Amino acid sequence: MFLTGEFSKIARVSKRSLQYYDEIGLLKPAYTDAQSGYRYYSARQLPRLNRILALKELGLTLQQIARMLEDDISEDEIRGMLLMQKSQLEQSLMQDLQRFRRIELLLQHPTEQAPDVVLKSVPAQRFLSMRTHISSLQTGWELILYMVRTLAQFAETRSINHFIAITHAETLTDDDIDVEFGFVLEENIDSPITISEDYDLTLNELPAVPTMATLVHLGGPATTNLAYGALGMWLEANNYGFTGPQREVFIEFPFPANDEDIVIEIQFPVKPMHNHDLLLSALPD
Amino acid sequence: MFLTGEFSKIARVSKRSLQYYDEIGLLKPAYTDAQSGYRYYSARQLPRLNRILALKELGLTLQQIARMLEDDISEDEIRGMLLMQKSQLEQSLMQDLQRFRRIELLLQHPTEQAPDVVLKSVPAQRFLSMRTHISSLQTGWELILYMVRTLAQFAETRSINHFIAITHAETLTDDDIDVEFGFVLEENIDSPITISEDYDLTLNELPAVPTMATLVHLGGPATTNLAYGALGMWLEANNYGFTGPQREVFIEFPFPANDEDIVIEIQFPVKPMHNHDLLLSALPD
DNA sequence: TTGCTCCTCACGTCACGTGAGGTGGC
DNA sequence: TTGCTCCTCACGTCACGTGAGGTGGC
Repeated sequence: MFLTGEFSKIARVSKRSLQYYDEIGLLKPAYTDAQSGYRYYSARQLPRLNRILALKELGLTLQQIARMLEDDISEDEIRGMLLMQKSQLEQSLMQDLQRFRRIELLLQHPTEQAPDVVLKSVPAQRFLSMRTHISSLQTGWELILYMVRTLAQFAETRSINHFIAITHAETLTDDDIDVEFGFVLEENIDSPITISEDYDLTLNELPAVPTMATLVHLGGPATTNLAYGALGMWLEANNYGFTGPQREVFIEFPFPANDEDIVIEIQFPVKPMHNHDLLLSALPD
Repeated sequence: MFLTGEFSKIARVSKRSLQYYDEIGLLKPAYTDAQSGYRYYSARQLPRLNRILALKELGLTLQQIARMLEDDISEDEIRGMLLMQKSQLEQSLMQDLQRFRRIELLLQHPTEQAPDVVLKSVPAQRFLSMRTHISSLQTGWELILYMVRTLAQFAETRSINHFIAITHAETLTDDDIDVEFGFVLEENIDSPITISEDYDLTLNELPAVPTMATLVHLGGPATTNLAYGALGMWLEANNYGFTGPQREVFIEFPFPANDEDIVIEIQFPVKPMHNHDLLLSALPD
């Protein structure tokens, strides 16, 4: 029989760990002196302790390990837990690999130049909008100004969130752009709504996007192309591909439009282009 | 200006996170109402928030991020932090990959058959021992019994730890085995010590082993070969190679020797045989 | 005025590390 | 008897999630 200190030296585990395993019932000493509280471990407990350590090395939590060491566990349940852990490790590997590559990329470029692209998931939203074709970005911009101005009073009486511009054209040509403008709503509304003789707004749903690459841009339309370029390079370098129409969310858009005060979030629905399954099979050794 | 709730929706961060970033000074609201405590964020704070999120995605801690966003930081310091994180990610990748493979191995074999091999680092120890050649394992066993018995009374007067047997022979042949037997001491001792007419014990140092593969075995010499086999298979499957002589640590060794009560820890100094540098360069994409 | 949002505690998470303060065995 | 070891609290870790309980603005 060994006291905590001796046993910890033999097994090369900290005393605190042994105490903790006792506390959570994972490994009780063979005998505990009721009066002094001294723990006495037997050499025969080493196999159990080593199994605990071996399982811990696989990244399992102590709770999971405790379950795996119970008597009434089936081989199937054990396999299930191992399979779960395996897929979690795979997740973690992919994430770390992404991070690793992003850091490599950052190291190649001055930090100030790197755009702060953030991936988010975006839920479906109620979207009160109109869709049309325009012949130039300039036309589009004027249409945006017109709509926002016209809808200003409407916005005051309804709960309106942000103004969003969507570019549907897959290939951007300068003289025919398929665009959609509108507002995100929280409440339900009878649609369509006529805002002028020329334009009707209809209510539809902006689809949810599981992976949206976003980049905030400070400034008006004159400089947004810079942000687009940076985002595009980021996506290419990190091996993401487009999966849907891009969005521009006007977060701050004062009247009269002062370019310096405009804050836009550029959004691209994306998906990773690398082949995950390929990775683990391609590893050396 | 946006309240916490609105800002959290725009940036798709939880309110609690914004509160926490405020609390630790990472991102203070543009304005905080002194009386109500209400936080007001400006759209112009989105770039900073997104930089925080982008850096968080790299696995940096909020403390590190806070440092990176300070004004007086140099490009070199930033590079240093990124390089550190890069190497940590590499560590983490290697570890997860090991775990992943070990689980794959476990899944191929019934759980009960898998030996609980544990890797530890072992420090250098004072070793009072004798070294000799023996002609069979049986001879070695008898010598061990003799030594342990002879040193029993010695052990009572000195602080003696465990009895350890080391096999130096690189190729085990049945008729010429180079072995070393002795005790680990904690105190210093004048060496050599004569324990009988035939044997002198000398004090030397058991070298430290950074990576020791260990396996606990219950039972006497008749069954240790099973443990050796299991350990060998584990090492091969996990791609470890031997780097030094094997040890047997007698953790429990009663008199008279009752095989069932013997507890031995088998130790192999090992090192990983896979090429780490190769891994990251061999990845697809 | 009624809701909705905001706020500030404060506990819980996970597996211990690290003292503080006190007792027990050789 | 003096040290050394043991013990039990109990806080700290990291980045929030999750209520509880209470106030403020439209």
